[in-house]
Amino acid sequence: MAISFYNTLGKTKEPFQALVPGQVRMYNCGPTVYSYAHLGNFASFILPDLLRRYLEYSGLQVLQIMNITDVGHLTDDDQADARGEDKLEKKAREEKKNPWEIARFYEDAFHEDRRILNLTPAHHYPRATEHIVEMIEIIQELLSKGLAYEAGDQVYFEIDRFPKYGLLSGNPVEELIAGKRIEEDPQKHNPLDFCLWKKDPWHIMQWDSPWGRGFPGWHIECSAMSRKYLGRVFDLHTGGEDNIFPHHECEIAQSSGGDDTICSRYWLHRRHILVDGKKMSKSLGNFYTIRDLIAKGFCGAEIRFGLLGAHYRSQYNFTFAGLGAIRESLRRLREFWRNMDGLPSSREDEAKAEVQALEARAGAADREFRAALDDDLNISAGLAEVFNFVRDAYKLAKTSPGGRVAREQLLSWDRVLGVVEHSLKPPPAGLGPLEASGPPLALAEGTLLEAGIEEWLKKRDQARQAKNFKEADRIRDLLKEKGIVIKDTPQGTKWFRNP
RNA sequence: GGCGGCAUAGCCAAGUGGCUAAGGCAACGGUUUGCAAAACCGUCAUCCCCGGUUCGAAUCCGGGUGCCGCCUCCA
Repeated sequence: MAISFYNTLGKTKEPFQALVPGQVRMYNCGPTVYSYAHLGNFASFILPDLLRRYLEYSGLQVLQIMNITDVGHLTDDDQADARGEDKLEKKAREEKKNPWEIARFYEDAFHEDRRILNLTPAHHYPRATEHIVEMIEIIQELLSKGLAYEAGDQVYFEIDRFPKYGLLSGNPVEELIAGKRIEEDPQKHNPLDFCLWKKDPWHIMQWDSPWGRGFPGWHIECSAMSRKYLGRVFDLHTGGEDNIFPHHECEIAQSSGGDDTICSRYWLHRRHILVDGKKMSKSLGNFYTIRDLIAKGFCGAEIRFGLLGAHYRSQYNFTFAGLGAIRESLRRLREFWRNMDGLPSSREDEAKAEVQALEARAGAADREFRAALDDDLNISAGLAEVFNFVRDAYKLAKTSPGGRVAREQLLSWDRVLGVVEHSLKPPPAGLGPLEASGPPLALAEGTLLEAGIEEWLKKRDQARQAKNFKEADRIRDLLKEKGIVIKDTPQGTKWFRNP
């Protein structure tokens, strides 16, 4: 079965072939660290996470690089030009810190949120500010090849030297020029030429360069870092759909180095999400950070499942009602996990037929699961197979050996989904104030038993034996008030911190 | 103005020419349970509208209507 992805470059679904068979090199546009990353940011970061997990599930090796943009893009960038105020500078002024402190603080926050959402860590998170030298090298190369020129206080890329400009976004160059959005700039050879370096000795973050002290243009960092860690041509590049133009268009142009080579063979873009049916944006102020949702009582696994369960090319409409439905469906998987563990024990040889039936069903379901994900990460179809398996496994598994097979299959899929185990684990340590607000996370069975609960259960059991159900129900209600939910099963009474 | 996406049950959502239109949430009836919980069985859509192509269309083509995105900082 071939894996295929929808390639923005070409606007069609294409079979995926790694340049080096079995080894995938992937670059992801990461966060700009001048504030807490919001739900939309993580929607786009979960795309590379799913890609990484699924490619590895398919037996491929993945080298993943996600950049950290810690040099301020400008608040008022105009057609890839360098104007306006630096975002980090603005934030630094607001918080009365220097921009480096701001960047490190929000970079740390990004990693905390990333862990809450159980995103697989990339192999490197290179920072833009630590690759200024590499950026300067590329600009020099472009200048020496006549693909860039110095004019006034800026170095520009000359887009007339790159015929493929506009290929990724589908924007005809003439149309872009005809648009009124480009301000006339007599310094430029072509209105679409974009900034590679800006001389500005007053800028708050500045570096030496052959063109004077200043700062880099806002596309060059990705060219520099992808080339350094992945080489001139690599396999996958991801980002939000807003990156298509101008960011990735410019990146392709400047990375080409004078020939027609396009730095990444596949470009995958995450469609923007909506919140309550409206565009989520900072200017509208209707955005949620991960922290906001945690504070409202949702856990990382639920948020993750919501973002993951929506296909990356569809417009996911985030609502709290929807997240509630996600919570319930995740509960079903979690219950399955628990119920398969609580089956009556049996010897392996006695349960041979049951085990074989489950293995057969699991094998078939996994083939369907893979077929679905192979098709441009069709997660909805993949999840349908997971739930179909859950339903059938409930019918087939009667004893512990069968339950073990069912759990193993769910666990296997969870390597891709990353939600079941994650929702059973207590929150990771070291998260500061976030730790306190991570419900509903289950207690691992058999651990963290609070003093008294076992006694109450014993008491309730005695009451039930004596058919004193009034007393038994009273104890159940009492525990429920404390957030402990009880289930009577043929294997005895079980309790959970959350259902 | 240029480029692009979407419209499937109460809600979310897969399916792009042909088996009974996946799956999840919610709801309802039943089995089970001391009662619950969980589980199980069952019920719940002909696919925005009009026209066309075809033996056959949710799926292709044309025309409507509605919603949304990019082209400007934004994932």
